[in-house]
Amino acid sequence: MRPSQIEALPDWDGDVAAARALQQRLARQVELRDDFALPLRTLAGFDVGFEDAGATTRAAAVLLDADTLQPLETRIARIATRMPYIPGLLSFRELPALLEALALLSRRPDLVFVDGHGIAHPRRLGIAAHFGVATGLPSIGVAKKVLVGHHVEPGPQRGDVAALVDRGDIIGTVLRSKPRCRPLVVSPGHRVSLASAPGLVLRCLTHYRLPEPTRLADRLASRRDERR
DNA sequence: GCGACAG
DNA sequence: ATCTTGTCGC
Repeated sequence: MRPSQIEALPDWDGDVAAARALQQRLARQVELRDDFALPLRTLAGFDVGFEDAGATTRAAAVLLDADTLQPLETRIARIATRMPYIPGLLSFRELPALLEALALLSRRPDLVFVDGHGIAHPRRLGIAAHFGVATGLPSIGVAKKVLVGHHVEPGPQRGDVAALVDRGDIIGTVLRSKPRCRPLVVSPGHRVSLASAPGLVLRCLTHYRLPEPTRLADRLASRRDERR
């Protein structure tokens, strides 16, 4: 188990500039070369939802068999919300709960899919990248909307892609995961390359817009009947 | 100054 | 993200 960054997640004190500066430092620790177990045995999906009008943050973690894509384990963590949503600083708000959910899993997955961006972020440290650096785990970000960057419309077929570019950098891939559906924004988080990320997401797709890890976590994180 | 802005 | 039912389309 790789060491986690001791200063990767300080307490929120309202200092936006300080948080951005920390992101720039942490971004340097992101590894964009493929460095995960092959063959992949287990995958995990993570997502966050809110209860009590936002007072409680709920994180869902789902461990899946990498071959069958069947869920092996499901966990939910709840903590008091510590920070408001601020575009670009999402990870500081949601990561605490995600780390709790990860700790509830019986084993560390070979690869993690997080709902949100990896390096497709203003300072190249979206929640999937932050999660990866904080835990040392290989990760990929799967977002439903662009945060930063531009791209042309990908083709209509499942698997069609377009590069997401920001300030001259290719920071992710816009992927049509299902015909007639808005494409997903895929970007590496940590220990995964820009070129490999789309393929890894593709192999997790069945007949839904979202890849199984994220889809299952999404469902758990936002189900009303799961609230209490 | 005017938009854009993950979840 | 969340508040919320039905409804149009494949």
